[in-house]
Amino acid sequence: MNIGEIAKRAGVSRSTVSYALTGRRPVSPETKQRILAVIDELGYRPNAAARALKEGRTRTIGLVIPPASTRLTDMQLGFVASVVDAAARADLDVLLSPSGGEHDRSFERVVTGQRVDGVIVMEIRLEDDRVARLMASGLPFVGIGRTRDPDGMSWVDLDYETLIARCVHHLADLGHRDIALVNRSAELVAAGYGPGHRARAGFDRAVAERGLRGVAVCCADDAQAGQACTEHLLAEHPELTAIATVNEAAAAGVYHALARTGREVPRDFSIVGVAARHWAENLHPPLTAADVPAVELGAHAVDLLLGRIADPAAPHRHLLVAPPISLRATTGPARP
Amino acid sequence: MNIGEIAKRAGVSRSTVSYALTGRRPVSPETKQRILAVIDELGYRPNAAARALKEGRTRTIGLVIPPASTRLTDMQLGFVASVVDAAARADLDVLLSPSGGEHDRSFERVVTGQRVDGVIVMEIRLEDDRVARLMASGLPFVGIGRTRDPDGMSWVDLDYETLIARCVHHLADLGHRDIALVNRSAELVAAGYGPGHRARAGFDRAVAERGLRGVAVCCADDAQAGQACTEHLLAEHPELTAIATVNEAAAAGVYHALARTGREVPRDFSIVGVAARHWAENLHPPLTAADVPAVELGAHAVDLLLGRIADPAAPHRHLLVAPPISLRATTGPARP
DNA sequence: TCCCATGGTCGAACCGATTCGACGAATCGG
DNA sequence: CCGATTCGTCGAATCGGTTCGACCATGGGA
Repeated sequence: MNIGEIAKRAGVSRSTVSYALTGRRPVSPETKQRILAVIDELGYRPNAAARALKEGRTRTIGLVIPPASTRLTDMQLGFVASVVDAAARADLDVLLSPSGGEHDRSFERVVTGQRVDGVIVMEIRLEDDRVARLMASGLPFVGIGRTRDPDGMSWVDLDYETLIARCVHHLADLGHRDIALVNRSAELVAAGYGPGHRARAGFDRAVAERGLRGVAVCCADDAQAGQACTEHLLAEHPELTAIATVNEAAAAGVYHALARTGREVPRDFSIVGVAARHWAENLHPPLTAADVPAVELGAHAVDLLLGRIADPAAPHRHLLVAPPISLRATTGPARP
Repeated sequence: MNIGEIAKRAGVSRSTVSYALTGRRPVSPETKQRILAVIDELGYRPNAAARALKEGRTRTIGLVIPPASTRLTDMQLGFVASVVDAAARADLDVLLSPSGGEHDRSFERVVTGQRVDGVIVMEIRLEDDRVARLMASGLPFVGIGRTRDPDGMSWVDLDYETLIARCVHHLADLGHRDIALVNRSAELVAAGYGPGHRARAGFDRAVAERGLRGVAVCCADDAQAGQACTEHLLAEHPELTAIATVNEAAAAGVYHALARTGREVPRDFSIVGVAARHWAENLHPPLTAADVPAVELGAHAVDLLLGRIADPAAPHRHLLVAPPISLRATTGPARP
């Protein structure tokens, strides 16, 4: 079931079959009709490898995700889903590549084996050697997230610094004076994970601007850690009346810690964060949070990538978004 | 940077370079040394498309997932992660293909374009036309889940019928006489989603065996629906003292409904389910549940697929697992 | 009426790897 | 010391597409 077989049965040459399919040269209606009939009958599909070999492009993009062993957050899952969706709309396939740790072979295969036309990289660090590898290789790529100095690359990102500052201002406007930041895990921050650092910077800046007292802690990405971390935090700093967080996975634990220490939300204590909308709405009570527009970001990343594939010499572009805070049920005025 | 360039610089023929890399014919140590040095210097990697074309295999497997728009459950995410992980260990890449709805082009490309050596299909229905397509195409595939009559295919699956029956027996042993099943969404069940039907069958059977009074309801896959559904259920059937569930995404909502109606878990009410361990442990209190061994199932699915790729004529194999219930904090004796 | 552009088709080259057959040189057994 | 292996290497064919140049009819414009 290759193009030669089709050509033989339709009584034409292989090139004519190719032209009938791609339309790159005129083919008479009768001939085309006959060819299509044969193709339909035999269920023929052009061999992807042969086409990729000749055309020099694979119609496939790579998606570099954190190692599969580390559980994806709801937000990350949203990115994956939206990238896959956007790629499917552009008739592109998506090749998944876990990176980091033991999976570097997979990353290398994707980058250097000409398996993909371009790559989208998730979870970028301030200093990221995958980005360095990609820049050196010349393969078009787009980051979801950005390095410390991202001028030489195309990227989309959440503006965590602005978002967390906005959260702090929101709390300050409500009269809170003693607030905490529950950040991502200490390991991530130590490894130079951008959102962790930028959230911290935004927090420090806004706290200083408003003359508040702020305390920042790191917390692993699960509910149990969130609970332990918050209980510890409240014991050390009983004066706290509000928490801002970028750690959606820990949020449920924060709730439990507040409940266990007799604080009612939002009457006695306020929480505001950055999270996937779906996640924020499923908490109880629903979390007041800046909703991560994962669909928009993922689709935009695919757009940028298509642009770079079409013209690798074009100037780099980027998208930095700071979605507004959706008021739900977890922030209220500070009690006197 | 192709094999000809390497050959030229190393002063040998292209075939010798190939033999040096694949080891399929002897090459003298000096020659090999020289070739590897050139390859290292130029950072050469064989072109994946050319190799796939000649060898007739792509070293890539397809993973057919539910359409990206429908949010993946924690359990499904676990399957994806473990398949990607197991594939990476076997030096295979994973091509993601959303199926269903508007994404059928993607599925067709993967199945008929010789883009992959085999396919793993998730979320199989009792009658599933994707399975029918795959069987007709002759492409090796393995299901995570199974059709009504799965004899002609290889698959791995959770034994929902046994699991839910076991949950019911567990509750009956604790003295509960009036129990409910919170199933997956009505749409899924109506569409012939296997786990929904099998959970229902196991529930009905066990309820009959133990002479209990059972009521089964469907519930959409999120916390809000879980809460609404449970509140409705408790209003209609105030005599209930326990719930068994296969709907992990709704579990948090079930908790809230119980709390809002003044029932304390596990003192007044018991819950037992089937869920990802991570999910069960992150609920508050931790859910007593059969822990889905997603890693084992995903890895086994990859193993089965590799077997089918190696020998498509071999008899079909399958794996049906019923993990034990992990006692956590949500079941207790029925109050008199 | 002649020329040239166009439509429609074919044959052959090409993409970058693998692999088969062949061949000279070295090695081994008898 | 000679024939048969084995080693090491090369050239050419091949996988299944796309694409370029060439060719023969037509048909329209000058």
